[in-house]
Amino acid sequence: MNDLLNELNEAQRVAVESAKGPVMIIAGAGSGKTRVITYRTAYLIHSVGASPHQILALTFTNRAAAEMRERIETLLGNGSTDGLWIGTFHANFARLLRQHISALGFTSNFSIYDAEDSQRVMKDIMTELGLNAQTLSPNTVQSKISAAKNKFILPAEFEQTARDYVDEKIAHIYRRYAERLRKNNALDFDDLLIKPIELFLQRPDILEFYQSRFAYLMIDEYQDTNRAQYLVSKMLAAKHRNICVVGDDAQSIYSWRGADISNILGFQQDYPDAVTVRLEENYRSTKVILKAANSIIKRNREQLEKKLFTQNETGEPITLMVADDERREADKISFAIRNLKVTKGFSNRDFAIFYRTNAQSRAIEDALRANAIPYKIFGNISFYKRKEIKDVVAYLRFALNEQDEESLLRIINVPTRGIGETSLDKLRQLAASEGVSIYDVMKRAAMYPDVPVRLISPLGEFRMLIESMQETAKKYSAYQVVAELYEKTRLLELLKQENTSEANARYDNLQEFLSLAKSFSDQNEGDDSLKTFLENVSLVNETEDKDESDNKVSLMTIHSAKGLEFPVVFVSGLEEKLFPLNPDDAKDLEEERRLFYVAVTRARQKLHVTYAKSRYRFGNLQPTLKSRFIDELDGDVVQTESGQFLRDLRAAEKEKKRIVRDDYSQETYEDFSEFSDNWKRPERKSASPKPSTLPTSPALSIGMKVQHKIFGSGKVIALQGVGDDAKVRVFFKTAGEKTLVVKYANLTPYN
DNA sequence: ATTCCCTTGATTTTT
DNA sequence: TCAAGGGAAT
Repeated sequence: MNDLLNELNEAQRVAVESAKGPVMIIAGAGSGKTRVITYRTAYLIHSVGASPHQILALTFTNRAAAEMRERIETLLGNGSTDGLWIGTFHANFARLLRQHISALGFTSNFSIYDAEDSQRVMKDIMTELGLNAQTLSPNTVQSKISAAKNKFILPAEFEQTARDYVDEKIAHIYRRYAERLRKNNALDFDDLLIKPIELFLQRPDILEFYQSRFAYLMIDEYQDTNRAQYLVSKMLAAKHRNICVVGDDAQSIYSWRGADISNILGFQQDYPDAVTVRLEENYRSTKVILKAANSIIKRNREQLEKKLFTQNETGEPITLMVADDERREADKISFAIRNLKVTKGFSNRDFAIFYRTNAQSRAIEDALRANAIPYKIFGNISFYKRKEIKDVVAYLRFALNEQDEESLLRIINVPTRGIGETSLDKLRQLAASEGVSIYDVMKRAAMYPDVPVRLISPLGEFRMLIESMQETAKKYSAYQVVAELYEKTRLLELLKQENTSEANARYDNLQEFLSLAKSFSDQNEGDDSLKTFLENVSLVNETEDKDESDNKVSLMTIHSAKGLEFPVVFVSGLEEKLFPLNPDDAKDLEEERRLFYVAVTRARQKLHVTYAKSRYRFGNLQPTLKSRFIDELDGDVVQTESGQFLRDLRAAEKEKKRIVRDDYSQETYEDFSEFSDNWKRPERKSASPKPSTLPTSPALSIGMKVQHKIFGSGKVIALQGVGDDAKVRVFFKTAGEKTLVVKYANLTPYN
């Protein structure tokens, strides 16, 4: 162990050796955070004498958990992590709930609903309540309910605090939603975090058990925890107070998902005796890249003090690339990659291209393909979100959990069995009037005279299929169950018959799922049960194997880049309203800035920042504005393609402005003026080429009363943007606040 | 009951 | 631009 400690720097060593009491490790980008966590765990086991099963390590991603487990095993030997609870909040608490959830009126075979499943339930409830999806969008409902759950606000409290019409409706939906999930014996993603809290509140004995057991608590990415996660970790740590949180407030990028940065900012208040360790030496990047990173993050107000430094070499300047449009931008990136491969000997796997929104990947993909550069996309539309896969999963879920009506409804007519909307309504009504579940009615279909005769046989077959799968699940592996399902439903044959490209893709996906089940069953001989398999499917939907062996360029959103590093990085789309996506909101802006910080600090040796002067948006080519983030970069370390430093260009621009004053006729394409000028200029620019778009929208002003086709009457509370892009925020009496695109909203002013 | 076409409407990030 | 949902046709 002493040898291990010698591999650490001073701060890292302090972090590792602070085994007892509350500890906060502020780990700057590239400062060896993972190394510290793994060494600390090894230290706990090896030197402090903790048993692995006394340690609970919570991570944000499965990837991080897997990496840590692997590295601990490397340090301490195979099998050393047996009994160690290391994984995401969701995975660990799902495991805990499987043990104890009967205390909350669920059974241990509960289903886990993803966001899509839960939105289906909400939509269904809205229909039941006669709520128009037009006035109240299911998206809003879902995000509000989820936000409430993340803050551990239960339906009762939500109802009490509901102020306006919309919130009252949502409160109503929330209550029903909770009831429905209970009836279905299902938990959604947020429940995995808040049910443990409810459990602990109701059953102090169970809390006490885990408090005693988990003598050591470690939480990674603490800046991205939400209130529920905060509460549950506080509860668990209350007894031993050996809580170690690791994070970097500068890399907090999930506030939109309920992450609460004050968790990390307030750790000292929660634990006044906490030891704080700052890891500020960066081992990843060049001095140039760190200088750029520091110049970005210093613009943010709310942050813990820290300053990254490195002993690495100075490195290449950052290259700023400007293109006419997104296709040219993608071309330039491709060209740069080809060039670097030839001149500097990089290979494909050394490159990563980041973008703010998934939609941007398209142009880049096209260009890479055209240039014969192999690539892979991370965090793509998840395999498990595909319809055919969700159908199969619904079968498996239902076989395990007959209460799961959501899944039942999904598969009842897959493949088609002639049980359509009308038949289903019949069954539903019957179930309601008899006070039993739909599946109960289906099971005893023949006994109900109201069930149409032609349904009897398909219902019987369905039932036999489910029962047979249940039998198989009891005795054999998950793979066997999936295989049986395929065989009996003839899903694959049916798709093969269709023989369209779409059907073939589905066919492949189903095959892929089968092999997944196979490899799961082969690899988990100890527990290859359907139940465990399904849990994996629900919580570990990372199909992205970061397989080092395939030598490809990586494409991903910046969010999914967190925790990774690449020798050469391209950050694309540095344009106002794209990155930062919503520059008007100060709070969002700080988070976008942190996102940019994350992007920049992924690079080891060479960074490129790119933007396009125009980009297709909403179907038409629109001029763009260079992102303010470019102006915020330290001019000493950024070069244009022609090799000029930004610092010099900015000075020249300033000088020119002083002489020419208001004459913008000589304006060059490359605009390196300071942000304040840059920001004001668009209206001048866009006013002359496209005046026609403005008159089409009625002149709106704040305070004006307007009429909307669907939402009725409302009052304008804010305006933003110009031309086709102009948006208006309106408060409607019945629908609450809405942001509408003026061009499409068709608002009629009235008095 | 299913399929296909057309309209509509919405544009972020995802454990 | 493009995806999804609704409605009409078969």
